[in-house]
Amino acid sequence: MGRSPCCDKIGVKKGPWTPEEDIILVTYIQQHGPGNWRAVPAHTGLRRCSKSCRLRWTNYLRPGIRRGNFSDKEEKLIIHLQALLGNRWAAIASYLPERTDNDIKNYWNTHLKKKFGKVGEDGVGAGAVSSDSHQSMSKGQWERRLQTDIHMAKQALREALSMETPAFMTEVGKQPSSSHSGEFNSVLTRSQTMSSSSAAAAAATYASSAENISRLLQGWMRNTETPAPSGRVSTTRSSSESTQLSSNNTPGDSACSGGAAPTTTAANDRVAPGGLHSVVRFESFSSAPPTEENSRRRLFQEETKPTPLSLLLETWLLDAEEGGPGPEALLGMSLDNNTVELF
DNA sequence: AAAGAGCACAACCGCAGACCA
DNA sequence: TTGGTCTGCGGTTGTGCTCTT
Repeated sequence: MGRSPCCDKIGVKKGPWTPEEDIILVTYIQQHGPGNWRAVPAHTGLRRCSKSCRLRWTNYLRPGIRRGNFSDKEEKLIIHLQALLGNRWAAIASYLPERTDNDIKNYWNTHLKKKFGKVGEDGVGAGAVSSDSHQSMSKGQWERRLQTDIHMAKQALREALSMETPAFMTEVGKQPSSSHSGEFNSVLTRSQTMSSSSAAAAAATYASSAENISRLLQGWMRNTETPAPSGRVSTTRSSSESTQLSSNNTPGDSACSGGAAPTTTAANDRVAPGGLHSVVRFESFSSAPPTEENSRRRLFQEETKPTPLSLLLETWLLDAEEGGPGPEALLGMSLDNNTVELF
């Protein structure tokens, strides 16, 4: 069937997002929740494609995102998951709750592909093979293939985790209810339910993300209050500014996991204007009126949708972290009961 | 100091599948 | 069942920044 373009190309702006656009988008999503992206440009007046809005939100503005500085554990996990799953970045991203698929993809392409790219190119990526070819196999064949895949998954993940369990895994593992519900939900859940140090860490992750937007907005507000002589706040924000905003949380963010903005230290001391403050209070999602229930549900649903296989693996991971039945239990699972519905 | 090369990453493009009337 | 719409995903591109010569 023919596809209509997601938006008419006329009058649609491209290129880097300006702080003004970010504010508009964040404000709209804060009020209506993500989803129904088609309506976003129409309702906000943004001259952006709906896809662009969604991408901007999911890859940059969404709370709980950590950017830059992949840790060794994350890198190792990515390498193994890529070998296992192929270039299924969304699936890989589901195991790195604070990372976006785009981020992981970029990291792979720029950092890891040279070192490990041959693995994927040789078609060793088991997941890619299994998912594409199972239809042509008999049930018995692809079940055996699945068994092999699961075995590979076990090995890969065990190897990846043999170094040290990533903090987020441990945290998630302590929160069974949040293990499948995506980062936003898990962040909210954690910030609401966790206690003591782990709660503080989780809250820091969440808060730092909100702070990113807050600082971004604050910086913009300040600049609009006192326009720079160069007229920097224009629809064609300089790329360097864009980069600065985009990378505020990148360098050395190991302590801020989501990134403080070293260049906006002064802004940190500012008290955001009331309305602006509310913009970045994403907790308000949880107290939104019932009419927004669907939007919020969609938000949580779309954040992370692990495949059934990933659910199995995740279950195994979490069980292993808690001293559970161990990886062998995964193989012991009934294919009929659990894995036939994988695809 | 300047120019070119390479790198990093945000954003765009197009396809595929889910959903709905 | 069919066709239109929306969303997710992976590949690719564009551009600014950093490094090297």
